[in-house]
Amino acid sequence: MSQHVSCNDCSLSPVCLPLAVAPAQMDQLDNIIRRGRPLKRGEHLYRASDNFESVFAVRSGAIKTYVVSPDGEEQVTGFYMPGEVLGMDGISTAHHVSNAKALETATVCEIPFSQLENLSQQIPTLQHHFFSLMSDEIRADRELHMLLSKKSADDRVASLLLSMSARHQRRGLSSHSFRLPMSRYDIANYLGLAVETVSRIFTRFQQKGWLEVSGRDIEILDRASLCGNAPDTGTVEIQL
Amino acid sequence: MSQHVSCNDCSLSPVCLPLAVAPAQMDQLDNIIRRGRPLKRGEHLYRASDNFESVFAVRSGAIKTYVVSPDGEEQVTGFYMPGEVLGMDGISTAHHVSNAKALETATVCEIPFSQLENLSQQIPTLQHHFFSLMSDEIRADRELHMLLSKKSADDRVASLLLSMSARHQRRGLSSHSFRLPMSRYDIANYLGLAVETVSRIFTRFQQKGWLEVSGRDIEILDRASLCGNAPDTGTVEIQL
DNA sequence: CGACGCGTTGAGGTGGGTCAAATAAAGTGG
DNA sequence: CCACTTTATTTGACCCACCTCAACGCGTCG
Repeated sequence: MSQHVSCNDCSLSPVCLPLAVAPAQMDQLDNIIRRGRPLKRGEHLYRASDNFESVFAVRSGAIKTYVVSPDGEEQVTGFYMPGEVLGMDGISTAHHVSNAKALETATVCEIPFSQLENLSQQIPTLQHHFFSLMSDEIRADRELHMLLSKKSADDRVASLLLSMSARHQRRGLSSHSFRLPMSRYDIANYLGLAVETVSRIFTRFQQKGWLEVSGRDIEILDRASLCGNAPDTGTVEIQL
Repeated sequence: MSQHVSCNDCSLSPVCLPLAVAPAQMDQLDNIIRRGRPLKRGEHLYRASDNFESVFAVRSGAIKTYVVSPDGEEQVTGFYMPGEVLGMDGISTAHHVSNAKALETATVCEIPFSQLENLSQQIPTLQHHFFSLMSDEIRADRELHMLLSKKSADDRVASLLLSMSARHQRRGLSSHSFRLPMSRYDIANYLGLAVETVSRIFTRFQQKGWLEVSGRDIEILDRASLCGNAPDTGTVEIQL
């Protein structure tokens, strides 16, 4: 079993880290990356208070991140799909500040951060790409800020669906038909809504003929109407 | 008029960029930093769609950042106080994605980003510090996410006050008595509330004896009760 | 089969929004 | 420094989007 797939052979390389590295230097990046065993659904990739040592790129499956407040309530802070990088919020604290849990069977590439920093000293484009990745995350959070503070429940759900659609498309998959990796509970929690509200909105969107919903399987029938709900035109890029 | 204050002489250096740079290399950092003329209240430091060339450290005064959605509504995304760095959300796009506007007369240090990247290649601690800064921003956004998605209006306002208090303290100023640089409108917008709600909460907190409020002047009388409202215990660090 | 997790649906309550209007504060031109 | 406009802030009355509570259907797994 070739758990050691090189970045060169990985179908995600155009949307993942390697896009910042010239072929000649690919081996250097490849050498510091660790490919671990697959995570089973529900397994943790890391937990808050674990030492921060690495960031992770999702290879397959899906991961959710969440924080738990002192009074024990959970806040889902993001969903990470193949080609996306997570764990960057722990850099400044030496320990992770959130938890990361597999939503379904998932494989990840582990990138030891101190080695990545070293490599970034040698490969300026890699340094720049990492700054960009973090910048993207900040920008996505700004979008989310507006979504949570100004938009209706309908807008929030529409926006999430369009985001998932865009991220599928980025990987070369269908943008109109896909399966959500997360539960209604996670969606609601992430968007600051009650589960019941999310469920009702799904049925309403379906009644309006905008979606075909069957459990977690989604088919987008009328993207324009969904966009009308979501603030962002066309290229919704909420990276969450 | 010595608009060119060196980082060495700046009272903010322990909380700003220089903390990551050894004295021997301070000059290199100092040389790439540009000190501009002061901004007047209401003036823009940059606007969305301006080319992204620099990040900025606030030297005095206060700056707010905001985005404007396609349908014209404004979302305040952050408040930046002396010693804090803003503009990092533009790195990946080559243009700024938000607007930055002075809330009161303010001076900033401009740090051309490409030169900062070059310097980071030579000074590993500087590279690390910048990663940390961005990581902090992401972490703060996570906190804000929970605030907006799970917490009551009271909690949100309390949390903002405690955050402002903590940031004053970090600069060696009073943590219990300070002046808010932003309007009620900005607070409400940032926290996803109506102005009226914010105003009512201020009066209510005052009635309970938790605060002394006079316009934008705040005195914190009962921190414990405020913390009880805000989820975060003690060291509230919401960096926003 | 029974139990548990997940999703949906209905009925009813409320935190915080909206609208309206008064008051205070800040700017502006003379 | 004053009258005058504009912009903040506060307060009150009313209402609605979304939450809560409760019940039910449906897989699936021991």
